[in-house]
Amino acid sequence: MLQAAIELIAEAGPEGFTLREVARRAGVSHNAPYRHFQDRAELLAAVASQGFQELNQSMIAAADKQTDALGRLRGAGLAYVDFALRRPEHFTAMFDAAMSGTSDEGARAFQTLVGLIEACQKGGTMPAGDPVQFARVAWSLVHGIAKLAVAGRFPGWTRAKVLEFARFAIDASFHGLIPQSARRT
Amino acid sequence: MLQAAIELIAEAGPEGFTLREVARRAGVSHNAPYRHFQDRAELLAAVASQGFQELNQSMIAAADKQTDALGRLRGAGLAYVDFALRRPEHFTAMFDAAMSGTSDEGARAFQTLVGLIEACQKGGTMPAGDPVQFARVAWSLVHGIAKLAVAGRFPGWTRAKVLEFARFAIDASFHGLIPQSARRT
DNA sequence: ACCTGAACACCGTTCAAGT
DNA sequence: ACCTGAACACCGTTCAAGT
Repeated sequence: MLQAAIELIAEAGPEGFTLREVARRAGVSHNAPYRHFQDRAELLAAVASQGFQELNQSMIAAADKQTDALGRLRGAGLAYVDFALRRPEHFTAMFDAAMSGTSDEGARAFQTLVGLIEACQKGGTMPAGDPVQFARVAWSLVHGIAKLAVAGRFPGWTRAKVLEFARFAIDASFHGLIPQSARRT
Repeated sequence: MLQAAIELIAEAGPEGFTLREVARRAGVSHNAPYRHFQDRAELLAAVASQGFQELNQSMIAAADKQTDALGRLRGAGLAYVDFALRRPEHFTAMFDAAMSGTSDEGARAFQTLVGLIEACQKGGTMPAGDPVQFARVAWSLVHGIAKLAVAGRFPGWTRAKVLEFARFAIDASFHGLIPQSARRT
């Protein structure tokens, strides 16, 4: 049932995601889903939770391909954007309001980010301060890139071009947009 | 008709946005909207276009309250986030895939951002390089913050707290996350 | 030209029966 | 316990009539 739901969301997106169609694919009556989930929202939440797991694994795998702390953080960020490009409908469902559930799989993915930030701080490549706050900044940046790309706001861009831009943006946030010559300190 | 649609989206969101309900509010038959718009998507596009106009005006007004180029850019960024918090459903509709229309009001809002970046470059508070690329970075950051906030990913945060975080994130992108001591150059 | 009501093929959700 | 078919109140969209 959950498997059928995951396949459907990949094809139809959250908009075309329909309880009756899920049931049809699972080969059961239009009504059977209610045995496993309370309503449409709960099934979508289960799909989203599975998506967060996959996102988290992708980020960890990408980070593990790098050696230095900063490279690991950048790798995870790129994996975040790449996930959104690979599974745009899934990604959309994961952040479709309504499911601000706290104890979810999304929090785990965020913790991965926090851990990567802390490693940078330990290595001295990121300043002291609340790692959670820094993680939110990093999250916001890659989330914005991912959302804009999925929404078609980078018209005509290939996957490679979006990822190239993401790398540029991440590095810009590392080094700052203001040039040295114009800094007060 | 468009007015009724704008009011409805504010109450129901893109999800609950219904052609029949719009018609009901406008006091016409469920079918009348088809006289003015080809289908549901076209009416939503009109709502989105109006939203981009308002967003653009808010950004310009916020920038004009500041004197220095960097402050103007930051002001516009904060206005972007604030708009999303004030009109979350409207904001969602504006970026609900499908409408990647090129010649739209959204491009104008983006041009406002590009202009603010160019002013920073002229003042020497931002390095030379394609201003469009820098504008995309700035856009991605505030868009990510706005989307995460609207999706309920900052649970329990007040409007003021989100804006405070947005200011922190914008300034971090100005100065860079990597501390001076760890820079190679 | 514009609006109307009926109709069609869909939804999510509920519920009384069936095994 | 689980599944089924019928039913209800909604959709978006189309279309033949009405003024």
